[in-house]
Amino acid sequence: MREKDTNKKLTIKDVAKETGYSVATVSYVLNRTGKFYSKETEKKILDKIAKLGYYPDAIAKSLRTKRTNNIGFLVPFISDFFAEVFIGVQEAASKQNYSVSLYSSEHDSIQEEKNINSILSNNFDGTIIASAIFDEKNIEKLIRANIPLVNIEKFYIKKRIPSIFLKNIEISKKAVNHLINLGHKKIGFISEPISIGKISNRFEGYKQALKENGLKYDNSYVFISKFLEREHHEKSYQYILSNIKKIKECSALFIPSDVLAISTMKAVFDFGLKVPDDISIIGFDGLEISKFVRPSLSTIIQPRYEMGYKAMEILLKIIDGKNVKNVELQPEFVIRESIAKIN
Amino acid sequence: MREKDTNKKLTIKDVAKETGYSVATVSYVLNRTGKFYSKETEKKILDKIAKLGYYPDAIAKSLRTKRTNNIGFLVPFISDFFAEVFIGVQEAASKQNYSVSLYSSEHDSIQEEKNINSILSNNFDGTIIASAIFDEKNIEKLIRANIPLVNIEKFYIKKRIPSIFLKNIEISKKAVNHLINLGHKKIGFISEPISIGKISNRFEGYKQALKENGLKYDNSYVFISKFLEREHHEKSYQYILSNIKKIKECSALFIPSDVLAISTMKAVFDFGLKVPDDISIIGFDGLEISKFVRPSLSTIIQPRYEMGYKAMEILLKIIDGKNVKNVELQPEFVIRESIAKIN
DNA sequence: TTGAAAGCGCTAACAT
DNA sequence: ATGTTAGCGCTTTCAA
Repeated sequence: MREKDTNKKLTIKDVAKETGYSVATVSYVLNRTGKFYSKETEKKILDKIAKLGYYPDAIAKSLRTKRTNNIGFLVPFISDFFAEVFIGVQEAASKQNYSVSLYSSEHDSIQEEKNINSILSNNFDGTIIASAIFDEKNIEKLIRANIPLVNIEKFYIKKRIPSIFLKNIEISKKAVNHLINLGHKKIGFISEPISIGKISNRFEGYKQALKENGLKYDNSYVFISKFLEREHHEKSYQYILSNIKKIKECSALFIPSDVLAISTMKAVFDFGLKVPDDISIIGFDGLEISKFVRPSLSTIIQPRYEMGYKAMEILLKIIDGKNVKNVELQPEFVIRESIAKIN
Repeated sequence: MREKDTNKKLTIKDVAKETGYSVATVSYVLNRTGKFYSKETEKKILDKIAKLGYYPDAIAKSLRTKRTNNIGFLVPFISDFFAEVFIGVQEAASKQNYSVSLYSSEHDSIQEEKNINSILSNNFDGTIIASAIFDEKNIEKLIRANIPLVNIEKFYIKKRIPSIFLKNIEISKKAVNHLINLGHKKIGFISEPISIGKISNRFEGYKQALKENGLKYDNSYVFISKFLEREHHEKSYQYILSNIKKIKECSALFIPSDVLAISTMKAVFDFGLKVPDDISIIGFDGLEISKFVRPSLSTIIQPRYEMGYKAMEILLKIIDGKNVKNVELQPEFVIRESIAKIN
């Protein structure tokens, strides 16, 4: 055994030569087929592999098998939210010996296209798409390539892609109802443009709650802006401050994003209002931080880990050629310090 | 032109057949060598490729060229902090047509090993390691495989891996000096165990500041615990509360992590202390959120994006066989509402 | 139980 | 300017 031979990568051929067996046999034991070799052979080969520090070349293997055991996870940007979804994806994947590569488009269509091309070229066995803003063309590409796909919280009406949904309407209604029960009548809605992602359903829940309680929908309490688009604290803060005169007419705010809700709390406070005494606020997402701001933020907890885990499970089924159904997950409304009875 | 032929993936052979050229010529124009073909040929082939929707198989290409144009980015867990580092990495990579795959070990040594094996097997052209807690064995594996490596804020004394450093000692000293100048004498230090990552230098800066100002180092003001390990709000919060009696003897706290500092602010507040009136707090990292908690958190801003960007630049140089030096980046101390003169 | 060899899709050396 | 072909490291069929 030489100590130094570091420069050249070992191949299955080297292992064959060293053990005296053929590459075929080495391949068999490598893949633990359990067939075509004796216990003794197995041990000899495995020992040698360990001694040599050989590991198979996944690239060559993929070229041959047409499977990469790699899946892509596509997000519009990286955030605490997607981070936890990713963890769920990764753990489910890991159990079945898949790796997952994270691709973030950073809200940039060029980056997005690069990512899609990379996924395609690298023959991922499947891809999970998390509420990304897609150029429809990119989705088309993926579909045309016939690569197994799962969506998280994204709705393609025309194409049938299996999806993870949340009961957005229902839970939003519940939250707004709670506000109404506390006596609030002027309830604002603040959000990024509703065309993006799943916001439209949350908006729908908001409107339904008003309606069912006989409150009239007032457009001047709805604040929707492109400035609020990317979970960006500073921009959101500025937007809130510059619209504060209208916003402060509301006694409560339903804001379908924790990041945005936290920025709003700060802006409102800096303007001189107290939460919840002067204005109640409900967020959405259930990020860790929502519990540790002051006052702690009432919010709707999305089962982020589970969303990722389930998505991966479904994807694996599709890869195995099984039938799958959409999965609907239940979010949870938690009441904390940021809301109070109207005074 | 048939419309439906979606089921089978096209190869360079198909393009050759369709255009009447050889696979070699197609390959040449595909790789834009600029040589071995006429403008006319180029156009014909490119047009056909677009029409067919052909894209090359990166796997096959890699097997041949021994380059994947893929790099791995290894983190101990996903957080806001690493997210922004990742963005820097990705943007630098993207410019040179590299993709980056994110691997998170989630503080789990089995997951970590899986990740390393995946990186090795997939022949990444290089890997960036962000202050991960590594089983030394895993690092060894990477080094033995001779894969280009760059560290971010991690120190391997024995192995020479090019690194991105921050002036941790200096900036920590500056922050603590500021506290001392405000009249604070009992300054606490709260942190995860210092063996992890770069914390030891921050601790060093803390101690130096005390020493240089003639304050004696008091072990009972130092709170180091495994409970504070994973940027975990809830656990940190609980730890702070259960040590509050000792902690509240301090008039100021230097906490080398924003997440931990924010949890501390909340715990301290819930106990009935006011920040900064009763106790001043300085964090570390400069996360977006630090500006939007109440009171806004004084902190040390790490140039996260730049750290990632630079790391990737260095990695690219190594891949190209160039010489590289370590890069030292300058963090910034920002004073916000969470600190005040002692009263 | 083992081995020989074809072939996955591509690049690049070599021939024309 | 274009074409032929070996071979990257592996799996798997077929033969022994």
